[in-house]
Amino acid sequence: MDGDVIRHGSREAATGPLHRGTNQSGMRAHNERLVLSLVRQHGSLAKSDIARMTGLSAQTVSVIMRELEADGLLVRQAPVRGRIGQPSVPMALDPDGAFFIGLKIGRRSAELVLIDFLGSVRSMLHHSYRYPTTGETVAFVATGLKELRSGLDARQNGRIAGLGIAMPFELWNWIDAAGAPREVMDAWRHCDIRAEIQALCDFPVHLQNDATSACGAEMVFGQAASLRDFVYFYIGAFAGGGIVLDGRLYGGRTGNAGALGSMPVPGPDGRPTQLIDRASIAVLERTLAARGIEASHLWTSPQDWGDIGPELDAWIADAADALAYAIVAASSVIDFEAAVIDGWMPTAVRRRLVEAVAKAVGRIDAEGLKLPVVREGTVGIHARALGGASLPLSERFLLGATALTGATHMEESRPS
Amino acid sequence: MDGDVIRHGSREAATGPLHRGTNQSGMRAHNERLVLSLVRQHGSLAKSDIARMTGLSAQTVSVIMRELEADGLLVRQAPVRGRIGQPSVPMALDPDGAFFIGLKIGRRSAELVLIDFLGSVRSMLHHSYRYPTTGETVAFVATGLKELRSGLDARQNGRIAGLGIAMPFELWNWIDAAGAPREVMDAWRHCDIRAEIQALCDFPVHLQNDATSACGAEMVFGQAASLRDFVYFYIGAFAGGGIVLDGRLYGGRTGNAGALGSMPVPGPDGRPTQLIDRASIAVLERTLAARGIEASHLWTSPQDWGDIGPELDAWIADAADALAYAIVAASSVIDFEAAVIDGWMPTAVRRRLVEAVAKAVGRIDAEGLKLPVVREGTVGIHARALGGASLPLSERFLLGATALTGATHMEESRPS
DNA sequence: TCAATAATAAATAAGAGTGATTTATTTATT
DNA sequence: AATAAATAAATCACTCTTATTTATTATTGA
Repeated sequence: MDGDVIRHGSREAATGPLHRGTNQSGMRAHNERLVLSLVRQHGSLAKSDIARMTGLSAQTVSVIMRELEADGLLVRQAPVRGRIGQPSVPMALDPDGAFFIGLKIGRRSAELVLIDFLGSVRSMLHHSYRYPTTGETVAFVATGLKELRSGLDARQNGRIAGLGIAMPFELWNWIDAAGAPREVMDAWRHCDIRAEIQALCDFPVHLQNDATSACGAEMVFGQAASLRDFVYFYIGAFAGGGIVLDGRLYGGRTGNAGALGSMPVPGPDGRPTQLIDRASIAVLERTLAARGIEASHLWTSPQDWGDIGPELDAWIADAADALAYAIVAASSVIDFEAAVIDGWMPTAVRRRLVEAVAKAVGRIDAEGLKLPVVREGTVGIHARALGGASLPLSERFLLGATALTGATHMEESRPS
Repeated sequence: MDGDVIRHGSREAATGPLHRGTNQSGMRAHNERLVLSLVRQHGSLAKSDIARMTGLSAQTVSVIMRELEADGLLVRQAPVRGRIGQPSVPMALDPDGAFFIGLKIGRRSAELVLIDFLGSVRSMLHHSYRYPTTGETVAFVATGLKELRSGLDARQNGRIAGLGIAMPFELWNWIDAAGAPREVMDAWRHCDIRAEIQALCDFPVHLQNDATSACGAEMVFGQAASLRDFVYFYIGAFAGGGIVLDGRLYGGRTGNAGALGSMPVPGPDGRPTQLIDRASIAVLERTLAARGIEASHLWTSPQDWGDIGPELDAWIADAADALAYAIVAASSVIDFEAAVIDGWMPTAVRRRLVEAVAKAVGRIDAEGLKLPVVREGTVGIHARALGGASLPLSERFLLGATALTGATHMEESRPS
């Protein structure tokens, strides 16, 4: 039918906070998402592969995938010959199948990113400030959206599936630390930023914790896709985290799951402190500032910090100890398969940090636990913005999705 | 049709470790479990209530509930008059709808319990020992099963839906601490106790971590049913825990989620130790033994410890501090709604402990977190055995169930 | 070596079966 | 008369089963 338009909105009222019954359209929706999730995970799959993997009949898979192809979400690739029997026709995601926009609102800058159905970045915009304000942010999004959309043709524009905002939990509680006036802080507290941005868009707008979003990006676009569950740390100006359970991003009832920055860890004097006070880039900046070293390039040049010297070594050592402790504590709550660490830092620093964490984990008493492997993140500095964009992607097209994440978006009723 | 027999076995091969498609029978199964879960949670509900709550059509609910009634799982109660319109007929769980057996294997004793569909204990058997052995345990179950079943008539006997074993994770790693010979330890390591007991039963046998099981009992039978998620501590000879997420018991990929006894907490000298070293009854026993006080009644008389004196006060204070710390750490991983504490102790001690924990939580820096309320468990000392029995109940009749818990049971193919 | 045939696997059309929904009706109450 | 619960009958959507078509490789026999 009309493969040129993506319809927004939920299939049902979805009012119930708890338990919903299932019907046929729910069943079909589930199976469609399952197919898309598997194709995304494996790059491309033939209908017969999907049938084997899902336990669905070949005919059912045939019907579903033909429809997804007609909808412009899947494209058939060159038949694979060389095996007995009719050659199989692998099907892959159509990069132009859908587009998603991610917005990261951070302490020093905002980012707006447009990605395609494969997660490739089509364009990206930056906006720097000393501290974020609601008005400026909305204005940035308004002009930014126009610019992003101008790079898409009419068909592509019609296939934007949503926008996701990645923003720190209760931004207003730390904004003053950035030297912002009190009014600015209060403006954030009382502003429904999601609604403001929703007013600029004809597609659904979602909002989620920034570190949880980064975790979502790692799950959907990163190499962590093969992991069933992992705990994720994003080390930015502050430290935050995310949780993936059974292939689903778990945002938590209040949207504050994975608040790993607030994890109590032993402090320098033996008394407990919070992870954020030992493993955040703000700590490194403060150390450098105390030595009289100008450190603004930590924020402006995350790909290359240049030569920092012994302060960096000390920071890595201390942050790694704290992270290791947090990983063990988290593993006693959930038996994670892996701990993934990423952040606003050069990849070389990230690698050193992860190596140090892996060593430090081994020094902690973990009797009775099966410790997760410690891994580097694979998405990198833009994980939060990409994670924002991954929100509508997960919500619409992937299994499990963000039903439990506390993510919110505006409901529309389906046309017809 | 045949409402006198409970059929065991899964609807499909269920081989796939990851992603399965859904079909109509899966849809119906889901909706049936949903109905049973809601009725259990609310005591009794009319068909029209269920329709409103689930979003299913009245007709669908009518069909499903009539079938559940014919299957002997639901019973209709007295019509409710006094409101406009036809009186509604509430339906409740039939106590004789199904029976479940729970087996707890502990450090000093085993328990076997038979419960009905409502969770009421129909009979209970104890077996004490200095340390558990595989042979003695199987023999206890063999004779115990006969005894339990002899109290049921033929129809009831046919409606036993399963047996759940609640046993410490890797029992053999701490059995020697109980003074057991090495052979006994190795026997547990190499024995598939689930299979041994399965051989005695014509219904499925499940196995799960004992503290996770206790948590399941609290979720299914306790007053925590209204909570969407909580973290649970069971303070026995050792300390363990369980996790409930979105109404589901989360056992974890390896079955070791909620290993809260291994949570690192600050030790007396400031250096980290494990929760189990501060908040377990073994610690209290050791303290008493060091004072020359005979303390075996801690194990044998959990309803009443008599007068212990200042050692108990000190233990409560220290255990509460450690538990508070663990609760805050757990809350930075998952934004739990509540922390529930239960254990092998008199209710008066439990109350004092919980009060002390609630106070201690307030003394910990928890910026950036929304702390859970601290609550007493409502199931009590037999939570582990009851939790074992709750396993087949959840598995067969409740939503979400234990698909993620690492619980295992034998598959049978459905007849015809 | 080359054609003919067998075996295998992918894909799908047609029809059957299942379960939820819609619509209309009955019943019991205020 | 209005309202609400309950359900029968008809309809609709989706998956499953069965049978068929198609494309390929493997095997056989001259």
